[in-house]
Amino acid sequence: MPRLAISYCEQSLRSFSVCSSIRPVESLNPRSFILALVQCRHRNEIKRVHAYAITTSMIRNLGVANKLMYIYADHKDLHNASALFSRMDHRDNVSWSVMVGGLAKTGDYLRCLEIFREFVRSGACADNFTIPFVLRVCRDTESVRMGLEIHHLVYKFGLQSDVFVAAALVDMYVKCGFLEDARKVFDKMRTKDLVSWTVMIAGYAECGNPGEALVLFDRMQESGIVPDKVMMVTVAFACAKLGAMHKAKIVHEYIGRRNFSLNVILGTAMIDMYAKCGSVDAAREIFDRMNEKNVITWSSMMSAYGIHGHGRKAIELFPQMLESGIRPNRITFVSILYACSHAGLIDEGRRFFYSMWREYLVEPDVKHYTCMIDLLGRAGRLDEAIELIENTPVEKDEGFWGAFLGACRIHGNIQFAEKAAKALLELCPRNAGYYVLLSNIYAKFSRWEDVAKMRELMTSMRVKKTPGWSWIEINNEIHQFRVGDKNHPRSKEIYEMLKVLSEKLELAGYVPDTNFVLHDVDEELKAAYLYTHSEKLATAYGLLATPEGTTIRIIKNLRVCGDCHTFMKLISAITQREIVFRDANRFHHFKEGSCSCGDYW
DNA sequence: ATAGGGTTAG
Repeated sequence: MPRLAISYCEQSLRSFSVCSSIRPVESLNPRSFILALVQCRHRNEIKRVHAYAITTSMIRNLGVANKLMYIYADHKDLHNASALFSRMDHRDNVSWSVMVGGLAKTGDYLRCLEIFREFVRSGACADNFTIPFVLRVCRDTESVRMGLEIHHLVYKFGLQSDVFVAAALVDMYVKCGFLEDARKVFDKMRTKDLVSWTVMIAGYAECGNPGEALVLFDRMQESGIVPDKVMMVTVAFACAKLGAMHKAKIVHEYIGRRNFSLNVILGTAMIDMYAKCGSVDAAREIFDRMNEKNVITWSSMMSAYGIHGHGRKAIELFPQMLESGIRPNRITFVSILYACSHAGLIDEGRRFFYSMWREYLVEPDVKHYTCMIDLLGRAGRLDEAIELIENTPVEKDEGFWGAFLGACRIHGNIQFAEKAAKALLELCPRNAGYYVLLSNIYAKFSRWEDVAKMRELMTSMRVKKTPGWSWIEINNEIHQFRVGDKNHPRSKEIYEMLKVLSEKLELAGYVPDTNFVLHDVDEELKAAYLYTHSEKLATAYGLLATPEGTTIRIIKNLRVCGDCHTFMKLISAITQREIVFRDANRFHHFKEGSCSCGDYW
């Protein structure tokens, strides 16, 4: 042994006997080694124990070697874990599992799969540990093939009824976006457990069906399973997606009843939940009650203010965050620029944009540029926006051009609108939204031939408009509406209500803004079509089904239509109701005839 | 030796 190594070992021995619980040395056995390893806090300590295990030959004990590998991996020291693994002359399933799991956790997917393949090829039986570990490698659409292969292995080794294996399979399909396959595995599980419910519910919430997520959550509780904190984070996430304020309050109550402490993740999820359900004040209350806040917590709160149009409050948080020792990241700046943009705070936004890189070393990416285009565009500084476009060093994506197109639309600049729209249609010819936007712009200028051309183009490209949906939560039930919807049991009353309202509004001088109707039909028909927009149906139903004076909360999956926006402002005045409306972009608080967005969205 | 959780432009 080289001298250096010997002296290292001696040194290790000395310091080891001082710092570890193993003494006297005579009592050395695998168990005391494992105990010492569990207590290691730093990599150096692990190395010392490692060296000691070598000098005492304890390393030959499989239990000790495996534990050592596990501890290295746990400290993200895959280098030493691998070195140890490759030197082992005898390995069992634990050794392989630890290696596979460690590589998967640190994101070294290629090595992970390599080791796993070697393991299977050696003729060993995969078990309920190796499978969940290796499944971590499959977490996006591209890797689902690998996931399927592993799923076959699960059958081959007869592991399909193991709870851990099944839960990992459900999770794998969810993460790859194959919700139906996830559900199939989930439904086959005989013992279900909390984790598999959580991944399934999270899957629905993530993939655009938060309503189903909440249904599943109720069913889980009916089956007698008691939710834990992680589950409540997932449910809060689903409530946020759905904007279901009533459910949100139930979640909050439940968390209180169970005395769940507001850790940083649960607290942040609740901030986001309340903000997206329409109450920025409730979000702030949670924020103030949290002891531990990290950069995600602060960014969430800024974003909460942003979507509600309180740009200044978002900005106020920034120095407070710095003072508490938290550094901003990319997302913090997206949140704050978004807040500036939606509140018309041009100078402030510009200042953040220029300081983010210089002062905080956060390099602006395309999202930050998009916020700036949006900010300048909304403020009518199209020329400045155009200049920025020319000097944007990052690759422009659809969101970027989308923001610019929106700006052109607001200011009626048809030349640049066409330029932006063409870039968009080239970039994403399958997205119906951009055809519709350009079409709306043509409609605004009464260029009906071009409107028709767009419609033809959409037909020939086989793109369909994303159907608009609005929904409202009444008595813990979600009521959904589409344009012209007549499926609601109280449909008749809803249309009567709309008729009464429209007469009142027209008396007050309201003229339907038919620019927002795509079709080239005569004015009266266009107006009639406008009256059946989903957000108007939901508003009318809200007025019918809730007590006078209460706030109406409505959500739409797309952006609010301009005419509906005017409509709701007036409704808030003549009915003395507050309407909190969430569209795909932000919140609109309608009160006494005006909107918190300042008609600026 | 096992799994599940929060923020982001248009």
